[in-house]
Amino acid sequence: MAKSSKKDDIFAAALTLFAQRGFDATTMPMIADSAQVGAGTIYRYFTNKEVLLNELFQKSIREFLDALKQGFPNEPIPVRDQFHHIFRGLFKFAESDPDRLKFINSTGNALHFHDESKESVNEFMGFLNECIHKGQQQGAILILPTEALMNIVYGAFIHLFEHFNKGLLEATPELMNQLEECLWNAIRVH
Amino acid sequence: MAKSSKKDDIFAAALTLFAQRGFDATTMPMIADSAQVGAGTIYRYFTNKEVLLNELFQKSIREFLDALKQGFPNEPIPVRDQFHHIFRGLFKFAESDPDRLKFINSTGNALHFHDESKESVNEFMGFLNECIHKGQQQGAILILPTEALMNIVYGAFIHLFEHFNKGLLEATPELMNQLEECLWNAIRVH
Amino acid sequence: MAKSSKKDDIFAAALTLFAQRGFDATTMPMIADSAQVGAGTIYRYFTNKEVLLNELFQKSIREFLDALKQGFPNEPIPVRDQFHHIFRGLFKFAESDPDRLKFINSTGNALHFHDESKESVNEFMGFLNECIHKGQQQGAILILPTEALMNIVYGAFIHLFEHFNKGLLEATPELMNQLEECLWNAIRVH
Amino acid sequence: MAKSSKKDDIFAAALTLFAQRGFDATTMPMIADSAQVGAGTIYRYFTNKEVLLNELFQKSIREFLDALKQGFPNEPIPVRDQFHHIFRGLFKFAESDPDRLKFINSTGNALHFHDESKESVNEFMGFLNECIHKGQQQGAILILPTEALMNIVYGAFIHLFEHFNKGLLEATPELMNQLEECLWNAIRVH
DNA sequence: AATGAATGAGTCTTCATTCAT
DNA sequence: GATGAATGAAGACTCATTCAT
Repeated sequence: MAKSSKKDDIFAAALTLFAQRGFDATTMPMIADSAQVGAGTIYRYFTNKEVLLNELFQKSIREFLDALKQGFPNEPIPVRDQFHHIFRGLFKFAESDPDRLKFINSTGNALHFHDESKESVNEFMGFLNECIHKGQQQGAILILPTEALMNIVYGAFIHLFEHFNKGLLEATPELMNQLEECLWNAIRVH
Repeated sequence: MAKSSKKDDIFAAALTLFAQRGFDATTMPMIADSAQVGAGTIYRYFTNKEVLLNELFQKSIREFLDALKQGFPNEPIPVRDQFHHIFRGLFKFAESDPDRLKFINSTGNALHFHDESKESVNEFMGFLNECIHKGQQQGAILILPTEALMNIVYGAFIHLFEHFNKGLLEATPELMNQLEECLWNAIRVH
Repeated sequence: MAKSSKKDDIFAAALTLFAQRGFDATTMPMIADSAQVGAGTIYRYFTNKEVLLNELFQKSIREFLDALKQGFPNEPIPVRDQFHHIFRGLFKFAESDPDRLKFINSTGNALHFHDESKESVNEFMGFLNECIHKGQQQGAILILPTEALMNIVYGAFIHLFEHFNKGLLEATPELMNQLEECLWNAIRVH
Repeated sequence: MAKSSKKDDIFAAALTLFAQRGFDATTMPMIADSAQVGAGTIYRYFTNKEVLLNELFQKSIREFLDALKQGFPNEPIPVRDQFHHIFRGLFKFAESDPDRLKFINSTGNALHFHDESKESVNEFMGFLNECIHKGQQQGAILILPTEALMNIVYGAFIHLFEHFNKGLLEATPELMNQLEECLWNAIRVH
């Protein structure tokens, strides 16, 4: 039904290629081929390659943030449950399209980021920081710089998922429960 | 005395540029300029750009491993002390040259890795896995796949250090102690 | 109408330059300028410079062979008349585009020949050998290795034509008749 | 005894490489390696690569001419005997070092020739022309432009010898006699 | 709107030549 | 005199971008 628009095709193709090859090693013709459009067509939707990267990044991280906020309880719930919610949210998003997570976390892209992309990173990180901050206020999470705690959880998660994604380890429900507990133990008050 | 050889100058220049710009966005003239050598000189020491990347990577990760093993007690010591040793080793190495750690963990490079480089990654990860495995045998570390635990610690550390490196947070001795405790809590038996 | 295609323009420019300067002394920008196309355009039609050389060579020698076979009588005619036919064919081809003959006989190219090009040389020489062989069977041509006789005629012709081409001698009809007779005398039975 | 001087070593190495690879495809380091001297040493004897080429060419063609004139009877002998002398001289020279003949006749070199080299070619060709001219005066050789006849003989010979040199045909004494006769028939008065 | 042939600026890499030892 | 490490100018080739169709 939903006829995929050319623009979406380009987004999808670019996402996969940027994730797997990086920005510089991905050529516009590659994207065009993969998206089944002419090379010139990309320029009807994006001013240039860098703009494509930035729009794609902002879209992706926005979707990431939406996915995390999705069904996030506004009402106060135990911090541990919030953490559960976020951890599963991260995982569900990562599973839904591993390339999207990989793309978002590709360090090589930062060189080409416009201010707006940097801002969207801040917004994303701000959300995670805020969650941690609330947990701290409730006395459940250690009183350490929120960004430090956030990077522990996020950094650990990214590396873990990359490992799963390579097929080196299977993300069974049981293992996921255990890993969630590990990360919770890292930041909770003992 | 310590006449820095051209090859070392090239290594140093390439390390910084690869770390900060990535492989593809770094041009050979950039490296030559930064190393204060002619562009052609690089090719006296390295067959091509990719070989330079791989030699640099293998050298860097070998130094990393050496730094971690450096003074690593052969005799059985409490696992917690081993963990302390490794965590401090990671940090000391990272501090000694932040670009070196960033370069080693640049995801974008993998596309250009030769088998030998992949092997050196395995060797490095193997060491960390082994440490975790010993801790498990002593009953101090959770019985989960060692690679999962390793990625938690390593991934968290990398992201943490990157944050420090950006100057967003200061790595005070006290904070480092606390973060070390966090990561230990993530993997220890409770 | 006869819109000369870019590929043909490139072929024509490369032919002249390769003939007059040789493969190595001809740069791709030279070819591009001469063909009035962008340097990158050449690569849309030819994988690289060597492929351009080989395609051009095979095309040229095929045209040469076609020119010689053109109107070549299938029915048995006197060997002397066959010789006449070939000699004039050589000359007509050479005259039609002196660079083409020079290019075909540039010794320097052989270093860069692919197997297919070597094969096309064999095919061409095979035709000339066959002609000589038939003449031998009819008792008109000396019983010597055909390749030796062929090299006499062909080598003499190439040097002769090169001399004409330099403008050092004019190829009058009368002279051509006489030279044809000379070469015939070289290989005929006396 | 005759300690080969560096200069001679360089000449010898360059001769082989220029003959087999051509001027442009031969690098100075190649020549240096082959001559077992340092790359810089070449420049002590030759201003640059082109000068090396020209000096080598002039030396080679002078040797060629000397070889042909060597023992050439000043006194009037039958033209046929003169022809025999020259034909054998060509062959002996070619056999003594096939690369030398190949080098002399490499068409690709002409692009880099200085006037002096062109002059030495003229001198060489002049000698052959003169021989033919004398034969014409004696009524033994056809009255055609001497350069045409010369190119027939010389061009045929070069191609023949190249064929021998490739090992495609063996230059037996008998065959040589026959080929000499062929070429003589090409230019003699019948 | 869509295409893809064409472009040329920019990259990697080679190699003639220099010069400090 | 001899060397070979060092240089940088020049060439092959790629690819982001344009534009005629």
